[in-house]
Amino acid sequence: MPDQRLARDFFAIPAAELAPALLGMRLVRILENGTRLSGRIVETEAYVGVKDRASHAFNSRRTPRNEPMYACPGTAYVYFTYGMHWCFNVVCAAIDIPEAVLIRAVQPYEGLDEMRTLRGGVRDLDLCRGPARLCKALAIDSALNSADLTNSELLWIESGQRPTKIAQTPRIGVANAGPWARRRLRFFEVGSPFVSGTKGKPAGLSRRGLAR
DNA sequence: ATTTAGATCCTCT
DNA sequence: GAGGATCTAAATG
Repeated sequence: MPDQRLARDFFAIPAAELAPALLGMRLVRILENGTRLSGRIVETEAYVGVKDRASHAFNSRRTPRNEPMYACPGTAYVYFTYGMHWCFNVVCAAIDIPEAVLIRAVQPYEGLDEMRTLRGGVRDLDLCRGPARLCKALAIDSALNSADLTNSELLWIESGQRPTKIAQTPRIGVANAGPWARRRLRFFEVGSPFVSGTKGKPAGLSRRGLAR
């Protein structure tokens, strides 16, 4: 059954399993004016709970910001960083188990014109190539934090065609996470030019998993 | 081609 | 008061 919204049980698994499982799925966003935007997920990262030093929920730090991570699987966790960027996560595992998958890149599929407007004239390959870029291209911000992806009218995920090949590397931007910095919890579709760090060339298996 | 700096502000200590 | 799950433009080799 193609193009069907993913239900709660799809998300009720550990982040390390959901992250690769989300590759190929379609992220759908309906704007206030009714415009439908979507893209195929090509890059994800798993944040695997209270033991994960790179996670906002490390050491059971429960704060107003990361509260959505403790909500039920299928909840959106949208956070603000670096003074100007939003990033979008899919909460998973179970209620009160703070695991989540960061969506790092999608391949634009529907609503390209609107995305170009939202992103201000970058080349199409760069529209959604990176966690903050895709949030800007899909108009995802704090208004969608805590949204329930299983019944929201504005944001959800549909089934899609799975990648033929998936690669794993350490996560990006978490160098200070000690041993957790080295865990291979980043997943992407091999060969996709829409993966971050590729400069728009096909993502491969060379060192660090980035195309040279 | 690679490196650096600046933007810019919310969150937690 | 410090630093951040980033991105971009500008400077440098």
